[in-house]
Amino acid sequence: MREFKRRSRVLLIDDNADHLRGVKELITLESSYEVVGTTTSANIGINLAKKYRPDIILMDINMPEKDGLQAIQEIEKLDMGIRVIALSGYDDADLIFRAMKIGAKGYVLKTMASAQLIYAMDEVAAGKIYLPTALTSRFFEYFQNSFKEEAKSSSEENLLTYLTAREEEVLDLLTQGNNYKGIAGKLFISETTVKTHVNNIFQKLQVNDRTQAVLYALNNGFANRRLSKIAV
Amino acid sequence: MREFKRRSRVLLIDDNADHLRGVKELITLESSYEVVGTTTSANIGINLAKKYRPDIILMDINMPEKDGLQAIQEIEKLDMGIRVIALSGYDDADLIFRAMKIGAKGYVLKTMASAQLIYAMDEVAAGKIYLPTALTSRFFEYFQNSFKEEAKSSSEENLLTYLTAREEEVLDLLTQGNNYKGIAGKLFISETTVKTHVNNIFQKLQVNDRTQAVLYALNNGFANRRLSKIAV
DNA sequence: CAATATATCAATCTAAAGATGTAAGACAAA
DNA sequence: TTTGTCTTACATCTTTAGATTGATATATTG
Repeated sequence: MREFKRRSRVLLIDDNADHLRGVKELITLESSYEVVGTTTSANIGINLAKKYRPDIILMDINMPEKDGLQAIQEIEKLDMGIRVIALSGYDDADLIFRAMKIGAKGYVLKTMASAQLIYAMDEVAAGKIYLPTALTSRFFEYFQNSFKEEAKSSSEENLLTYLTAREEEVLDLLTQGNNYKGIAGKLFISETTVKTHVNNIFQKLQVNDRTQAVLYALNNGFANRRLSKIAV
Repeated sequence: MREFKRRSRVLLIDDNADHLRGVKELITLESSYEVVGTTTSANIGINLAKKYRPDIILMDINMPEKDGLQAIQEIEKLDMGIRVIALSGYDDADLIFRAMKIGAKGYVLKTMASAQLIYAMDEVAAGKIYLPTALTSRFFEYFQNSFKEEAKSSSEENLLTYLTAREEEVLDLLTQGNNYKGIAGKLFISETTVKTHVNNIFQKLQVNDRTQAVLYALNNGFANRRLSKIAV
């Protein structure tokens, strides 16, 4: 398979010159990859990416000077279809999560066997997203944890359930920034009726004003635009 | 390894009786697992889970009557440490995402080889979270997509950047549901000063009232409580 | 049928929010 | 030094929001 395809062009970014050399030699041995550039600086790497338009970038994300994650983000913003694989010394769940969140197509530990890196590159070159099994497990633990709080707060007595259908409509319009007049116009009812509904909503949600009502709605899984708490 | 451990107790929930039988036979052949119950009903399954406290539940999530995802959620809420593996006929990214989000420890396609299911059970029984590689790739595509919009909207001109430090403080307190008096008290400044800040914030964010300001802040990555757009 | 919940509307009043203009002191940059 | 920005503050005025009470019509349900 791989033999028939054009060789994938690879750019290496790693502040550790020794490791950089090692990876370069490793990849050069592979017939399906071609190293088009190497650099120990994230900033230079971004410029090389613009210049050479590689298919894949192997990016060390544990660089003391510039943050590798930030570099990935900048490369993703270029929107040039460059696929970045994060290289890291740590199997830290938070790091893995953040790397995948900003668009890394893979995450490989430096301590992993070189065959693992080549496999990841093969998968990513084929358009897939690849994470080693062990890291996937880590990722999901972190991922599920970030939803646990939310699950709890939504399993607590959710005051939103006490709202009538009409009140939900009104609240929905409130969460879009409408005032009384706007809501009345959209629901084809009088402004005073809207006031009645809004006051009933305040009572049921135990809040004092519309801002608090909107915040309650958004933080407790109100249907329209459900937002999940995932810190960056 | 596995031989020395106590057999893991498994509960099977699948509305398809034939498939249920097949999986049961398959698992019964494995020395490390013991089927403690089977049912074609999600509701009965939840009750069996409470009663028998299995280590693992294999849950079909493509049931017409009751939603398997909802059943998983209810089991997770029990917080009994029961590990649920989702069984599905579809490798739909949204389904996979939702299953993992609500706490499934694995997701296996019914069309996959039985060895794959056993492997998933081994991993999950060992405390890990397991997704077949192909499904992991699917999951991440969906996952990264859900953050793309956010990345764009935050790379677009973000009006929040025009706020001064003090204005950010005021906006922060606004996003917590404070009124003028509350903000003035917390910042040790007069209420009229708060009004000035708030009015300036409105001008800069191009909104008409505090609710719209709060919504703008929350939807554009305001630091305090960053919310990400991931629909359930 | 009677009781209850919901949706509609109005009047009235107070409090809060918002718009606008002005201005003084602090501080940093040109 | 001057210029500009930021923070503070006040006065004034208009509008909106919110609380309260009461009333009617319509389903729904026991």
